[in-house]
Amino acid sequence: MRRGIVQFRPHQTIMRPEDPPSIVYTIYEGWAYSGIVLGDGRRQIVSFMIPGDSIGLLSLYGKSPIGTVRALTPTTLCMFDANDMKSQLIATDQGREALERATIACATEIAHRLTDVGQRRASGRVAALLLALEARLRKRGYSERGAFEFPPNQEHLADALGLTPAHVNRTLMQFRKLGLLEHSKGRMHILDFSQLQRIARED
Amino acid sequence: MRRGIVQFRPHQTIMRPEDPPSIVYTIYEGWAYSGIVLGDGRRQIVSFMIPGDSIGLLSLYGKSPIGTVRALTPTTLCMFDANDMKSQLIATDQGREALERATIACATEIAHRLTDVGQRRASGRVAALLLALEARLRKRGYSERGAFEFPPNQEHLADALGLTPAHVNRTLMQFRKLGLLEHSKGRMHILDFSQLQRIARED
DNA sequence: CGTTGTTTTGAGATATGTCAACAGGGGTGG
DNA sequence: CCACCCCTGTTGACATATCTCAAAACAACG
Repeated sequence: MRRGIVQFRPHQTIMRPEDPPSIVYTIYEGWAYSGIVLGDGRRQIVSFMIPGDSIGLLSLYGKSPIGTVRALTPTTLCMFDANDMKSQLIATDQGREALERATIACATEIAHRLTDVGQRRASGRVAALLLALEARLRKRGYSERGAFEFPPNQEHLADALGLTPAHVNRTLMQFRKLGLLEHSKGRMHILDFSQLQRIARED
Repeated sequence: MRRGIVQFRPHQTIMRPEDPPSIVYTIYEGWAYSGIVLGDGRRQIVSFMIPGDSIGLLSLYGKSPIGTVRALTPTTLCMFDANDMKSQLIATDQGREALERATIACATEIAHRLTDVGQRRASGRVAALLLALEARLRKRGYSERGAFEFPPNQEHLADALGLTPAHVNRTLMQFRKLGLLEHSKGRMHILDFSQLQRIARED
């Protein structure tokens, strides 16, 4: 079933909306992100993908991806043939459920991002995104007591949150001054979870 | 398989996140909407649902709905047992595909809403939402040359778009003055598609 | 005709955007 | 090892889209 291992460098495009839905990847190492690009260059980052996530889940449903998927860091992927993988998965109850779970988790996450962007002010959006990412990373063992690799730069965050890079910066700066987190050189360390949770809830 | 016909009045709750995933509805008549409610009363409307849409698709995957689903108008629903319906659907290729298509269409729509709210200014958001709804309504035969029943009030639109009702009003007002649409008493009439499309694209 | 909910409008406040300059770090080539 | 460059982060002054709050007009409805 596995078709091989592929590597991508930062910024490289892994999958496009116009690609045929013939391939699925699984992230072995590195981060990627999926974004919808508008005609004039604006883009909405719809999701960040971390090791263990699938890229091109929609291929399993015969659909091309919604957005463009690009590598955020040097990335190692396992490559599968969509048809092969699908028949493998739907052969067993476990497989079907795993696929369904992944699809739904993805949709749920997007709905929550929509809620963040639609209803929260800048500080709440940043806090909510960081907490959501930390939770996902922790489940997979990539976060140690709130400290983890965090490759997105402030422009990525801005595009994910519907903010401006400058404003993301001010917001992170403020969090740092309040002692809520440390952040430099691609590492994030969340110091005060409960305070960030409060901000995510109230702002 | 069908368990019965149910009716709901405006504002009534059809399904809650804490409900067990045992039921699926299909809208026979009327509109509903699904929204995520925050602790302090803010809410994000995630999707509007029109006749032909399913409510509680996630029940088929053993999951409770992401948000609260409420009736927007007097609504008539067909009610199904989730397990029965699932076994019916996955029995045939057609059924499986229909289910997958519905699930994916829903997720795709949410991703586009996220893009609207994250990247567009008020006029672009309103235009994009109206056009998306008109397209869905037209496919099902509920829009005649851009004219259709439109039950959401400006507060619903505001909650869907991450805007304030006052601002939705000003935006609609402006569209009307420009002759792009007519809108009163629960009816919408889109007069200038290409201009609205331009606004959706550029704003 | 009151009542209730929605739309419309205004004046003023503010969160966020814009733009531009500067700083720092890390790589690269000389 | 230095000089340079590029990318990202940081900061400031200023602009503005959108919000807030509140009042009034309007419409639907019993």
